[in-house]
Amino acid sequence: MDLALSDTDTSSGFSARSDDENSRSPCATSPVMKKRRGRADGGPPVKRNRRVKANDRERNRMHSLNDALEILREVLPACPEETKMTKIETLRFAHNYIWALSETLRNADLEAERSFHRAEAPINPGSSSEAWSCSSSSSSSSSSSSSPVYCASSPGSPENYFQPQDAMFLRAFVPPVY
DNA sequence: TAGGCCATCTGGTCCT
DNA sequence: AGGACCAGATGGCCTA
Repeated sequence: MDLALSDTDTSSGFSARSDDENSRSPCATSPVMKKRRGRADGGPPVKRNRRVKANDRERNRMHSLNDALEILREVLPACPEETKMTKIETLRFAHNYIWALSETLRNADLEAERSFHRAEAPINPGSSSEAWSCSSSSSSSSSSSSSPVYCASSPGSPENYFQPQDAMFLRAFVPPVY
């Protein structure tokens, strides 16, 4: 236990520590000082010790959160660029991806149903797998439930989570890779 | 240089 | 009492 407690210097005033976490966090490229707040003396030793342990737990908690986010990134369709999705992009994209997959399933069901009745009714051309087709703007009308990945305007659709300014916006046009 | 993203610290709150 | 969770604050890094 207390693996990071060795860095109790964390608590010692303004010395921003960090060899430890900076080395493990990909973003922190150099071991520079992180911010420090609160009493410089750290307060009463007992409280201080508790704080240090709480900090350590919080750090681990955030690390595990980031790990989960990383696993999520790996599950999502690969993107051509090597740029790493930001956290918010990852979440939005995941939301869209799930939405699009369920839309694909729904369309497949509809298609199956149509082909079942095909003997009696004329064929209705087009219409399948539109969830992944990103025709520029008309797509909002393609399905009743809502719009494809990038489309704006439809209740319950991902547009609330998916902002065009995100780099993810472009990735949403890429069909899923299995 | 401003803005975005991120890691960390911190104190508060809730739960066991 | 102590841990988990959360949100605010702070400062570093990177890019346009």
